[in-house]
Amino acid sequence: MKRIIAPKGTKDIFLPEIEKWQYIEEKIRGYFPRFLYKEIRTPIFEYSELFQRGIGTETEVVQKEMYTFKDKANRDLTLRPENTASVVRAAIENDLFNRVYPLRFFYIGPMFRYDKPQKGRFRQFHQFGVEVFGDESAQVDAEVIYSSYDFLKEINIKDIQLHLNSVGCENCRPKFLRDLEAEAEKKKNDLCIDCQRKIHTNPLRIFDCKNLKCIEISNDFPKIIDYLCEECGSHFEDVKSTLSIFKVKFDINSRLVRGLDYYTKTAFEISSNQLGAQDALLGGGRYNNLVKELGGADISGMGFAAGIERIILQLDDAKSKKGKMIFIAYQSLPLMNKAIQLAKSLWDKGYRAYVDYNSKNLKKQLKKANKIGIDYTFILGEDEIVTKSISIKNMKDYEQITIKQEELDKWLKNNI
RNA sequence: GUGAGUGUAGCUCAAUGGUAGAGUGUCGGUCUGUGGAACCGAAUGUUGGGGGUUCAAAUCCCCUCACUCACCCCA
Repeated sequence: MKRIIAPKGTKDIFLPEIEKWQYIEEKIRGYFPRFLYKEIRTPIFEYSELFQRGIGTETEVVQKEMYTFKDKANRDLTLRPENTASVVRAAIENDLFNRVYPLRFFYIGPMFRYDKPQKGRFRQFHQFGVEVFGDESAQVDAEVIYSSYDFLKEINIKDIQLHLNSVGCENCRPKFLRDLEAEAEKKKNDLCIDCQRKIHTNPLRIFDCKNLKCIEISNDFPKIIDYLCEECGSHFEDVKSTLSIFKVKFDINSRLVRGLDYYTKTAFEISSNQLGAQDALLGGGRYNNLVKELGGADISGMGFAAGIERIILQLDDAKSKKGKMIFIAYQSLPLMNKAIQLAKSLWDKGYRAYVDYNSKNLKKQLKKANKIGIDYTFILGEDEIVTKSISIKNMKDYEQITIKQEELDKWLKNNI
């Protein structure tokens, strides 16, 4: 019979790695509420139109990478490729803009993109991120950037760089785009085929190209920084100066362009040089028109999304601070029932205990306990039953003591 | 979507075109009230799948599938 395996680009997460997942999820839930973010959970699929309108029909994500399907009532649905559009939709639909203050949300969950898998890239992957609505200040941009940067340091991620840029707004970007397009058109024949195509569809993304020739040519192209209108320019200056208050180091990268269409003004990315080709740990920026675009009021947005798989690639082994484990061993089969009773009483009190029902002798059980990594083994033998006691063996240092059964609670309290 | 590399035991990997192996893990024993060692023994494979060349294919050729990395794109 043919073996069924997990679909391409998906994976099962279990033993040692799952501890890192639990660790990072705990940290996220512990960290972001500091800034008064509240968790939000949105559906894993949405109407396809949400992403088409939200992310932009010209984007690579929408054109090539979405898991789109029809349900039985012929609804056009898509597995979410990112979470910002959903959060905005949820906020509009539930009128959260008038009900929740401050308008700050964080999320954790799976996203789906039909990409070819490679290091740090999966078809089902996980992101966490934050969204702030209705705050147009440059200071909040800096705070969001700071929190993302500081969070990575909090969980001990090393060798990270913060790249910063401004992509302008509807007032200054068009002029820039026109000049850029004109300039690119002049050099058209020297650009790669992909970039030639982008000239008229999305010229900003020429800056994304990794082709050395294209990089060289586009270095002489107009830079958005030089085109920023007064408002965008001073906003950008304020972001930078506030970042210095937060003592965050950054570099200005005029080539930085976010892949989704909704970004305005501030754009940023944190990358790591310990990763492979997919080196962006997180990215985000300001999106002042998305809420309106999706049918809401004229409310601004600012946020970021981080790739959990990529962070985990860089995470040191999480030290699990779980409770200690107890193995209950019986000397001979007739005593197994006593072991079960003892185990039940431990479980009832919330301790982690294990009985092996399949071992005939004590030796086997100790061997198994050792393999599991047990901390203490309780031994029940004829002697212990007669004297109403329990022998407790410390599996780490070989020490063994015998205590009276009525002393057990006290021992547990002191040692587990 | 494009390209390159790799598929052999649960895991890590050997095997000039000539009997499919080792280490490790698993199970049992030496050892019936005491685990990390040692020694002895056992089980496990359609060599990813299909086709072809050959007296003979894990090995060469073709197709296909999967995984990995890179391009692309992005978190």
